[in-house]
Amino acid sequence: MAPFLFSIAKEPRAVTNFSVQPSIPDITSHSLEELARHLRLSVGTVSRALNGHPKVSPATRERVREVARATGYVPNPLARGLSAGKSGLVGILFSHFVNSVSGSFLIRLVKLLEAVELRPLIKIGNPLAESNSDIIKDFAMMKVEGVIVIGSHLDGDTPTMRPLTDAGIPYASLNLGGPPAMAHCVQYDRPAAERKLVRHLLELGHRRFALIGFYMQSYSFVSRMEGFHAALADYGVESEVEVTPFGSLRGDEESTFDYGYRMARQMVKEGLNVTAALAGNDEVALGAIRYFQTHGVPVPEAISVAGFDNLGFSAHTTPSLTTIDLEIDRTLELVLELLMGQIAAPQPLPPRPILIEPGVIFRDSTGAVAPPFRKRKRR
Amino acid sequence: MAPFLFSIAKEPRAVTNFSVQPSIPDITSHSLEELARHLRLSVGTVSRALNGHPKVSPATRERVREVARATGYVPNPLARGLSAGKSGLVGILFSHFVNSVSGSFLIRLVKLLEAVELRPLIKIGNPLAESNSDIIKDFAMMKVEGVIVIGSHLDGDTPTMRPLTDAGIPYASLNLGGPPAMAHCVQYDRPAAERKLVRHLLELGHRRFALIGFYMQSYSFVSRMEGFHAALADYGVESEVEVTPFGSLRGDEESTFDYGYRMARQMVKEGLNVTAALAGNDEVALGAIRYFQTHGVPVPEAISVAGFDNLGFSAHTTPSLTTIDLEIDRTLELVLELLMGQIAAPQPLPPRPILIEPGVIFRDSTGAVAPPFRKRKRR
DNA sequence: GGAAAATTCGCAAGCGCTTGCGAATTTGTT
DNA sequence: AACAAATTCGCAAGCGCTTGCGAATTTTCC
Repeated sequence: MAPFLFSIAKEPRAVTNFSVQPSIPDITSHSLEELARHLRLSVGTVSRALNGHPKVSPATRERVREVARATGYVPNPLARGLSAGKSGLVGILFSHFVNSVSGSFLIRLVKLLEAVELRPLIKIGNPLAESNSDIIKDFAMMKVEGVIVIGSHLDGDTPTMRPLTDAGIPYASLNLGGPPAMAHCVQYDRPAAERKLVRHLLELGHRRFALIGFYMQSYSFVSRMEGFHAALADYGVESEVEVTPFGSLRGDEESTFDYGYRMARQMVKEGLNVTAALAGNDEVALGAIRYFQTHGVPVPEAISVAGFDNLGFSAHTTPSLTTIDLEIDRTLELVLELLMGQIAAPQPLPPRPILIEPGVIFRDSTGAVAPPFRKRKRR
Repeated sequence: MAPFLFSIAKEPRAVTNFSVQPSIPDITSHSLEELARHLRLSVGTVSRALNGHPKVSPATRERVREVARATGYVPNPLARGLSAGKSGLVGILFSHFVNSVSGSFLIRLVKLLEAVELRPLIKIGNPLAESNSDIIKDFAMMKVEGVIVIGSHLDGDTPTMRPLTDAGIPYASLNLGGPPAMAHCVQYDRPAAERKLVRHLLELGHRRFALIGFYMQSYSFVSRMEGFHAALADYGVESEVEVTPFGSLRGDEESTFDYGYRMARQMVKEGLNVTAALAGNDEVALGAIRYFQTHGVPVPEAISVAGFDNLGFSAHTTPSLTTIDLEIDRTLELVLELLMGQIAAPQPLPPRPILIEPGVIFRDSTGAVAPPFRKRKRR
């Protein structure tokens, strides 16, 4: 892999035409009837064997499955769905703000589903909508075997999930934005995460905080404040600490890079005297850092900044970002597990919310308060 | 939205239980038969009206559709699929390396499909695999109405698409990594893009280039070299220019941030004397920039760096990244258009590849070569 | 060998929709 | 009013699979 001098390619760009392929995979699969004839069994028995009915002996069940596998038989999902109300499909209602993480959510989820031989039927919902009942309805019609909701509904996923329970459709949700719900969901213990983060900052000597990029009515804000408060109590420093929120009172502001940038500008303009800024997510944090850096407020020397999300990117920024890690992979696995449990269960399970305590990743965007304590900001 | 002093929330974290919902959306939709009864028409006629058969008068066709819309009738996709071999599904074979962009590809595509009332059936393929015939087979079994391939197969998407044409399944592909193919696909004119970029750098005075993070056998490398060469010819500077590739001879190295970082380190270690580095993609470029910045090689003062992709992020890094914009949205629309055209066509259309010439976005990571021409790098 | 238990068979109905056909009905034309 | 053309109707078959039932067959056990 040593570098080598390169002679510039001169050949004209080739247009590859279809080459003749030796083996064309046969795309049409045979039917149950054929399989049965081949096995010298009746269609009914074969069907029952495939579906693991108790009335068929273990011996033939295995034999049937064996041959099915060997001949590459796969039941027609549509027919199966029509007839038995099973489709091998699981609906994924993705109702989260689109950012750099959200896409990988989907990809990972699709991969996980592949492993359990389920097909994803993806719909993009609206996080701001009351409920996404149209989508749920479509799922029901497609006879999905379950539904996964990746949701950041401000009021929780309850309205979305209610129709699911009513229809007896197994579901599991990843509650990304709303308050904890008594549902089959996985959610983050935001207060706990915040508490860890703030304890760290307190130890570094910070006493004056800004909160940026929050929708103030949202659970995500309230919950993090709760954690904040807990940390202050841990150290008994409530009276020394000042906290100023630079947030929004409207729910429709996206938590973007630009938003963080603007909030930081506002902070600087107002000459806000803080040593640490806690952002609603990584994008906001990075936007703020960008503004600070380009306007004479070095991070973390003059101000420490922390995010929330741990985007793939945040480890590689300058400075790298202290943030809270959502551990997407593990979380999604839990969600799927929750769903599979319900699908397998003979009767509806009682809701069992799972709380995940996210870890805090300390990186370079947070540091100790400098000895002269408050470095005067230029401008 | 002015900041305000905040009193820390003390209420305990509330667990919202399912509140009683006033309106439970009815999930079970009525059948064709009901619709027919309601319309005082026969099932056959209604079905034909809905599907736009010629034998039904325009008047009743409209009436039927009107009532169907009003009552919220949606035909059962499974039954329809079983009976007519149509499922309203389109298979999406996503066979691209996963990075920060790839996810948004999916989300955008799903949204586009929603607009034309098609459901996506997503499968993640392997860009390194010969063909993804298993997946294609599954698509065929699900009676998809078409397939969209988002592919970065090094050898083009041909092997994947061949079975599709054989099976008469409409498809359209976004060829992200392979050589141009005579297929229904959209692809980028990489040489043209590279040419624009390099012309720009030549004008800025650059004469010594490094290429980082390429798989040297790949079309993406070869094609970009072609554009490189064209730019040199444009200015007649072939003889003055030196170009050193820092790439890989293995196809399985991912084009990641870390990879760019390592390549940059290698460049510096070897004391490579260049003023501009062209990266295989944005992540690699940003990784390289990070290394340079943290090791005494200011960007763009000592070295200009350009990417390829235009991640959402690249506008917001420090420095912001000069890169080539893939215009995902427009491109995906074209792909879908291509597919819809085929679905609508009574008989197979001849392949019509569409070439997109991506634009170059000049930002802060590239600049003029400094007057002392070569700034001595530390270390 | 014979009765009970366990399997398997055949058959039929059904999932909700499409499609083709001849017959019945409506509409338009002269 | 008579006839042709255009619609619509009813009916039936079928898409590939599931499911329930009584009957036929095989296995198991004493």
